Amino acid sequence: MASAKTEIFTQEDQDLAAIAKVLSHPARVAILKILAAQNACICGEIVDILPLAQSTVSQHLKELKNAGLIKGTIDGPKSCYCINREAFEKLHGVFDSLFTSLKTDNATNCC
Amino acid sequence: MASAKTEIFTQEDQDLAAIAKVLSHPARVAILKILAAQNACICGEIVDILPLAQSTVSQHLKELKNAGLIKGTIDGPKSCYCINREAFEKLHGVFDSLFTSLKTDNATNCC
DNA sequence: AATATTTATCGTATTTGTACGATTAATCAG
DNA sequence: CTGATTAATCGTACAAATACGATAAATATT
Repeated sequence: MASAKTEIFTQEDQDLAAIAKVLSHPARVAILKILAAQNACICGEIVDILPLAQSTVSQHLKELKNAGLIKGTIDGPKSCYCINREAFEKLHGVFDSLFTSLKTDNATNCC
Repeated sequence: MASAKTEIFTQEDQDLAAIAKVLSHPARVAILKILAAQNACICGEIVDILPLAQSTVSQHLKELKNAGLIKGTIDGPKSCYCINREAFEKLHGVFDSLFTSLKTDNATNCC
C-alpha cells in the first residue's frame, strides 16, 4: 500500500526551486529592481540604498551572479553589475508555464 | 558619501520573497504539480510518491497552505488538498509584471 | 611611494529550514 | 469496544542561510 518512491526530484523541479531560492530574499529582489531601474550599472550605490553591510550586499550580488540573473564587470576598483536580460526572458517563460499549469485545473476541485 | 538607508524592505518585495521562499524547495514544487495533475484531491498519496517521510510532507503541505497556495479540507481520517487556483491567478500577474520589468531595460546595459 | 577608495573574501555567530521518528488525535472497519 | 488507518504535531538533530566585522586585493589619488 505504499513504496515505489521517486528517488530524487526532477531536474526541472530542482532548477525551479533553485531560482525561487535566489528570489526568496527581499534584499535580492530589491537589488534586481534597483539594477533594472538604473540607467547605468551601479555597484556600491546599492550598499548606500539598502540597510545592509557592504559584505552582505556583496554576498547577495554573488548569489545573483552565480544564478546567472545578473552580469558583473570590474571597472577599475569598482564593480559594475546589471540585469541579465536574456536570463529573465527565459525565466519569464518558465514561470509563465508553471503558473499557467497551476492555475488551470484539468478537473473539478474537491475543496 | 553614504547614509540615507532605507530602514526596511518594501512590503511588495517582502511579499514576493515570501512566495518565492515557498517555491524554493523541490518537494513543494513537486507537490504543487502533483496536485495540479490530479483530477481528485489527494493526501497520503503524496507521501507515496515523494521520497520523504509522512511528517515531512505534512510540514511542506502546511507551508503551502499557510502561504495560501493550496486549500485543504478534512475528509474523515484523511486530508484532502488541492491547488488554490485564484491564488495562482493573482501570483501569475505579480510574477509576470516583475519579470517583464526585469527583462525590459530602460537604458543600455554597460555589461 | 603613501594613502584612500572600492569591493571581494574569510571567519564566525545566529537564525532559519529541513528531515525524521515518536506521539497524539481522529475516524473507520470489524 | 478494539484495532487499524490516516494525518498533524512535537521534539530534536543537522544543514543551510544570513549578517557582520575584519581583512585582503586592486586600483585611484596625491
